[in-house]
Amino acid sequence: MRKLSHHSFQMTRKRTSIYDIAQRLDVSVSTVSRALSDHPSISAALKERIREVAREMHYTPNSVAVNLKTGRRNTIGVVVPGINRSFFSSAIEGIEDKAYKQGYDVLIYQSKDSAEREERIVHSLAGKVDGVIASVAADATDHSYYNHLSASGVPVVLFDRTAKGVDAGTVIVDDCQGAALAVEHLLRQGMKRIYHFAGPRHVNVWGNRLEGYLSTMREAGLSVSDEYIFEGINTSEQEGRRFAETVLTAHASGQPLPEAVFFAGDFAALGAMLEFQKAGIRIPEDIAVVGFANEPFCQLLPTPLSSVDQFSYKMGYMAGKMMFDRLRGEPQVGIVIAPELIIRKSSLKNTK
Amino acid sequence: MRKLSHHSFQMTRKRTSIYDIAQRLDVSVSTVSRALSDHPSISAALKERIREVAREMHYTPNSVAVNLKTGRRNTIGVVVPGINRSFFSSAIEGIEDKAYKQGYDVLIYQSKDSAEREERIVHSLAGKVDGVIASVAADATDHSYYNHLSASGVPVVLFDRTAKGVDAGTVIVDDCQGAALAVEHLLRQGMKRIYHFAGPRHVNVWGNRLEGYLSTMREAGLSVSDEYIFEGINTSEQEGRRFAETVLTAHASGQPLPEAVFFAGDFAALGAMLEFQKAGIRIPEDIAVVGFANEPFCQLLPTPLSSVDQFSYKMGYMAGKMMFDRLRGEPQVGIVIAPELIIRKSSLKNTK
DNA sequence: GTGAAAGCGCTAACAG
DNA sequence: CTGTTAGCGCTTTCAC
Repeated sequence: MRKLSHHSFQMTRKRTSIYDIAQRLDVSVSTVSRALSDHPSISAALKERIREVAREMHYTPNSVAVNLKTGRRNTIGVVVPGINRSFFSSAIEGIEDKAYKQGYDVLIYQSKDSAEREERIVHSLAGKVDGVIASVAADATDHSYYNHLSASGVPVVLFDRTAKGVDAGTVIVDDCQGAALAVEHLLRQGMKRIYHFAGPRHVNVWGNRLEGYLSTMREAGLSVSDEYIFEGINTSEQEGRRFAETVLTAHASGQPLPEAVFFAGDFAALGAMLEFQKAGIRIPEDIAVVGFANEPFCQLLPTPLSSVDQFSYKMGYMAGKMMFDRLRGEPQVGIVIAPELIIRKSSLKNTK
Repeated sequence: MRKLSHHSFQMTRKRTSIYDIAQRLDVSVSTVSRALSDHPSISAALKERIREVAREMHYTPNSVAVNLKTGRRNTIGVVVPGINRSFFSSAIEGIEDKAYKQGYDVLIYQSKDSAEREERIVHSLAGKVDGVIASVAADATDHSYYNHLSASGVPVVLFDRTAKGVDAGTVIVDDCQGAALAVEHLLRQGMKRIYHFAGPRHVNVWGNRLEGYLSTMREAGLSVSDEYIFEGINTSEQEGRRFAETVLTAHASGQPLPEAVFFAGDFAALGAMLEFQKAGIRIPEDIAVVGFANEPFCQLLPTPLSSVDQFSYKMGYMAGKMMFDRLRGEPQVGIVIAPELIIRKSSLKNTK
């Protein structure tokens, strides 16, 4: 019934090609091709005529054929753990903005933080993109499959989460300095018992934040005992809650509470704050808190969360820029963006 | 300097093709092609041998050639106003999940709410995707350029923001019912003077929410005077603030405050709440507030914001599903998802 | 200025 | 079971 009425749409007539146009105007395909790409050797009149007919026949170039012929894909692939995280979606926005300006398309993939899935994706990408921009999956240390790409001439740019032993350009924020900014800010207020919620340290970003935390504490002449550091399996809200529980349990058996906690991620900070507050602990009066990433929600919380801004959009945009540099054969090696500490109520102990 | 040391990488050796493999093993290309695609007519031993050599030579299929040959692109295009908005990034996540399962790639574009840019994108998409999933730009009413696609056999699925006169499947939430849920909830608490912050009514989602608001008020026997309705140019935080200012100004000149406001978007609700609170107005005691979309931040606010959940991930996933149905020639016409009102403190007037 | 023809890498008849 | 071959739609020498 319905099917019949839709018949005309089902019956996909073949798309018009330059052959159809050539035939209609009784010229050769090369002439059409040249006219359409504004080649100088075609008379203005003919060009106009051809363009007109092309429009009339609803011609759209078959870019796949163009790609096959020219070897260029005009496409870059983007691989991130997940699209639906403010940090990544904002970086992707930057990448797409840059790519659009250059007339490139953007293919998107989610690794879901699984190296296995990431490898499959990367492998499949080899044939269809000119370059790949990625932030690696957190569940593994070996990401050498990215080298298949660079080895076969597909440039790779890694942003934020990079990987050792991969031939790629990198765009990162100075995580170590970001951590230092956060810890110094806490130290400046006279706090000494500063804990750190870390992510898996084999991932550069979390390893470096830990590093920055440790060296800043060391420089301040403070010793960091084991219980100061908690390594979450990730930096989710849930892990933040688990951290808070650990701290509360220790406190119940006599250990003093931290004066402050520097979290390697905002979501972990959020989870912990909620858990602490549930236990009657006040932020920042009892425990000051600083997060990392400056997610949009930070400023909306009942106790606005201090955080280290990573300039995610800029990172994406720069990664795109670096990609096009590489495509042009000008390999920029690495860009490091300076982080910025945004101070809010959660870390200001001596203010009412 | 550096350039020289990178020389070996620059000098992209040609990728290996099935010809190379065929030559090496002294068989024909078709045999290789068949072996690689697991055709039944090749002996298991040969298949194994061919696969081995393929791996050894780092062969990756040139999908562009496959595409050109088969006419399938195995790619769907996605056009949204902006990636970096929780609603859209979450929907895209759903689309990508579905596409990945089907072995399809996803191309992403941002219209930035500009119909002009959207048209350019849609036009360029014709040659490179099997189907297009989109949420249309808000700045125009005519989106007929999408018909170029469906007319040339590229199915279109519109989600959330649809367009009249476009031959496409649609996945939407019942906005009218969502509005009704919100308003009924307010009415049930005895409020009568309920305002509505609307988006541009020419866009289906905002038009329908307005519709739902009006009919629910009407059914309750309440009249809606002009000042009850405010039509923002969009539903941003900034427009929300502008709304609040308008209300406050009117109040200063003697008009009573609304008892409640139903916002067609969470960001607008947020902006207004902040502005109201700045003016010393309490939420929900003085004015109850309900938003729309149930953005993640709603539950994190100092006064958690009641909102109508749109199930963005599910919308994306369903849109993907509908796309593959259409690609299979089974045109689902439309899916309507039932919204759900999430009640939080911002709309509970009679609770302390 | 314009046309003929050779592929880009792969698939799928059509022959053996 | 395996090989030969004709394109998919386009760009681009090389001729005229």
